[in-house]
Amino acid sequence: MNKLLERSRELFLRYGIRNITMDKLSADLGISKKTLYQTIPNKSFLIEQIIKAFIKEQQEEIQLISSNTENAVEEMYQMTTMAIKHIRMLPPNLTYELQKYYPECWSHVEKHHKGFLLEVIKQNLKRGQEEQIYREELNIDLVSILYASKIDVVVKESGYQAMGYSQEDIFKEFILYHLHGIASEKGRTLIHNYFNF
Amino acid sequence: MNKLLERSRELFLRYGIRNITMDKLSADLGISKKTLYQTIPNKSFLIEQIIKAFIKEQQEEIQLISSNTENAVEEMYQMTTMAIKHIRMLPPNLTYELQKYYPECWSHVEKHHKGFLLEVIKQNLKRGQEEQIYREELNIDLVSILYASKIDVVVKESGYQAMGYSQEDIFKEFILYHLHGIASEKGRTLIHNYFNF
DNA sequence: ACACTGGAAACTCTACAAGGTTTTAAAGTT
DNA sequence: AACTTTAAAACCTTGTAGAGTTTCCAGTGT
Repeated sequence: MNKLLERSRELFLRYGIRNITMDKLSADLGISKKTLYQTIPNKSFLIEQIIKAFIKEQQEEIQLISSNTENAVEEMYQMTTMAIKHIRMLPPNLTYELQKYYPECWSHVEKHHKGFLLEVIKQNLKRGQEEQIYREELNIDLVSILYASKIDVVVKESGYQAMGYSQEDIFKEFILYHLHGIASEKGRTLIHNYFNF
Repeated sequence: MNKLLERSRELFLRYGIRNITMDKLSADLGISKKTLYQTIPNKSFLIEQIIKAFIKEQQEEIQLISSNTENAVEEMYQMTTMAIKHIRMLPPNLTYELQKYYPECWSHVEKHHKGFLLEVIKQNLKRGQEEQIYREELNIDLVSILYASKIDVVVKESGYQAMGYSQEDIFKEFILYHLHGIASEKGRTLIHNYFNF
């Protein structure tokens, strides 16, 4: 079962969900389709499990970053690095297929982005204010909502033209823009320390 | 028509061939399907054109490299760099889809690899021998065939497990292995100059 | 000899996309 | 204003691929 999740994730990532049929998957795993369907009820379920595991991993990683960083800007930097890593992992054809053929799963991912990540950003804003590296006047709730509303432009690519910029470029630009928007004088110098891409 | 080729290539690369339906394509281009089908007879034809253009670009790039390098090892190095760039461009889901749904096109690509690239390798071997940086005893025809037979292991990934190595890793390893296999003493030092990945 | 397990392969059924066709609507043209 | 052209948008048909199921069979244990 664990092996199944791991391997199928790998294959889906590499070749896309549609391209990996249940026949292929079972063949690859060296088991029959029958046995495969004794382990899981259907394909969607499998996808769901993979997504859930994926999200969980991200959450754990985020928790780890929160507790192991010196200040809010570094936290944000680490988060960005992590996020880029994750974006790299999810090729656009996959996100497309998820949206189209497994919308329930996709909404799960979106909920994750909107919910958990929103919370993370809020925490980061609070932390930054306490450390006096973010502007003290800023309204945490408002800014975090603005942030969250923009993040899925980055993820979704809003249509699919992006004028030749990679998702990664967009994300970097976005995060720097965000940080400059919220940093105090003291914070700005920190930004340059961490983000010299 | 040119616009069509460019844009569809882009979309196919990003989302996979199967995911971009003719409806979507025409919608994206802002034309009707009818008009689209006045420009091209069918989808396969479109794919073919894209592949042909793609191969042509590669050929031109190769010609350029041949004439603008100082010695055979540098030529090989440049070629490798180029090849990696091209490999990066073709995600595995695409090559998979080509093999499965457009085998004629794929065989075209294979012919390119086996034919034109074989020729290029031969030239490179000859050049290297003349420059005395490849071992003079080696049998050009034989080695080039061996090379060609291995290259599609790299491209095809022979099944699709590869023990966690990326296509790129495999390719680098392969090319270094190849070069060490054919270099003379003098050549070996050159290899280290160029390939310090 | 008989049950149990899981593999291979055949089978069903549905959904989706390719490739056309028809309808609508807007632009030029006389 | 009536007429023609053109293309977009909606609709239709057909083939096919793949999810999920079932059948049959071989190996293993009792």
